[in-house]
Amino acid sequence: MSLKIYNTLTRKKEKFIPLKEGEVGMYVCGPTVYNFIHIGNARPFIIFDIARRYLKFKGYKVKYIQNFTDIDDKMINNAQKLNVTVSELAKKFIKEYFIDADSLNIRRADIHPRATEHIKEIIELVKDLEEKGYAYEIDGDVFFDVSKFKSYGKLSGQDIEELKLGARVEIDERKKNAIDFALWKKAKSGEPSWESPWGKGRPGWHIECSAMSMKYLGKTLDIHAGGSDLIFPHHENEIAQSEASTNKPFVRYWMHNGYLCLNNQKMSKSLGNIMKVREIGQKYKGEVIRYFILSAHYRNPLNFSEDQLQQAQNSLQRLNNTIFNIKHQLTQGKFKESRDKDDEIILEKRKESRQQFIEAMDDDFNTPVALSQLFGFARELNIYLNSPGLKNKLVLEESYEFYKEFANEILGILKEVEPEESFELEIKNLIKEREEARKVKNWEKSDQIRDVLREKGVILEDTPEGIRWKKIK
RNA sequence: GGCGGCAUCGCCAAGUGGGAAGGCAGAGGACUGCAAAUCCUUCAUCCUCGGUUCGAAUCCGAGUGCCGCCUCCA
Repeated sequence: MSLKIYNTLTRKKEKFIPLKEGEVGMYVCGPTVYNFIHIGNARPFIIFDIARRYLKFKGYKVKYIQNFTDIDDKMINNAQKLNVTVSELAKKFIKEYFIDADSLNIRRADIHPRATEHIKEIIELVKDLEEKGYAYEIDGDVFFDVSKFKSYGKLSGQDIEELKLGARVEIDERKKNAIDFALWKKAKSGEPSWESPWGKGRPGWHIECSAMSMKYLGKTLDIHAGGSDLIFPHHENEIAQSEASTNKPFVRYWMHNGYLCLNNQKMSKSLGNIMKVREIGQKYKGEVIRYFILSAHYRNPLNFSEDQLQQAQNSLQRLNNTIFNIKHQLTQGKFKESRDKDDEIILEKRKESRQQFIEAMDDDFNTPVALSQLFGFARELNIYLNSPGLKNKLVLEESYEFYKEFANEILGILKEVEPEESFELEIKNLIKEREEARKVKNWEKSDQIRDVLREKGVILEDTPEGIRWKKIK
């Protein structure tokens, strides 16, 4: 079985073959740190976090890079508005980004490079492009000459001539072609700037990704990922800059996720129809948000609504119940040695679900189908767990392992429950009290205790093997 | 104007030539002192029209509706 990835460049699913056997270099376009991230920003971070985890599962050694854009117009404008320096603004929102990312179980990249910490590499690259004749300077600004790069438009399927006609860009009359883009921008007064061969200035937007990705991953990356809105012009321009400089393919597999919409419109800061991760997090756990994101294939559009989150929460609850129930049986401490037909069925079913989960993920990270395997196995397992008699320990452990590996390690949608000693003691005492009441069929008292515990966020479940309790929220 | 995407049960969502997955919600039932959890049963011929085919949600053509990129945007 082999992994297939949809490549935007070829518009086909392709077998994934990294440049170096067993190793993957992956770069994901990160946030511009001028504000809190919204759920639409979070989609690629979650999706590609999972792609990365899955690649690791497949045995690849993955080097994962996600940048922070910490210098551009939005940074400058927002810093002015808030009356802080650009660097202070960046510092704050990088911190906020990590708070949000952590809440969503998004693992840290191996490196989180920042544009302002790679000015030297950026200048080198621009200089190289200028020397090779792909770039030209006009009065402190440096532009990329698109007409010199023959395959411009190959990623987005755009034709240079059409682009020129349709250019909505403010035409800078000094540029050779309307669609030439800035590699280096001359400093305006009051803006942060760096010394360069062209005078004081700052990098253009596209150049940082080329410079930083190649610095950490080499001239050819295995995977470069981001939202579909980056295909043009951002990634198109990255290809032009990088390949013009190195004369080597810049990226083997381009991955782009579909938009997250609100009321069927793309969620974006400029439209103002955004839901910040921080806001949603007040009401829903990160695992729920992740589940919601995974419920659709990453390339399809996904519409955000509170109703959807509620559905995600309910769905996830079902999985959590099953996992909780396995754990409960495991802590009972009594098992049978033998393995009969029912045990074998579970082990067989586990094997099947495992295989199908992998098949789904191999098919361009088809998480909705992968999720369905978690549910399919849960049904079989619930039947087993509810059947009378002792259970086989190995079967329970293997089943638990299945969810730990797939739901937790790869998808990251499992909730970690941390015990609180004092709280548990109080609960245990109440449960004991209720058991006494139940023995003498004092239903009134036992129901009352159950209600009290519910108030405290504890659900009691009477099972043939004894009381099972769990915390909610 | 150029390029691209989407339309499948009340809601969400897979499936791209031969069984319409899965989840949520709903209905009925079982289990339970009552619950909870769980299980069982039930719940769609796939936007429209035409075509290709023994056979199409899936391919082709026309149409309708929605969305995106071409300007900052994940």
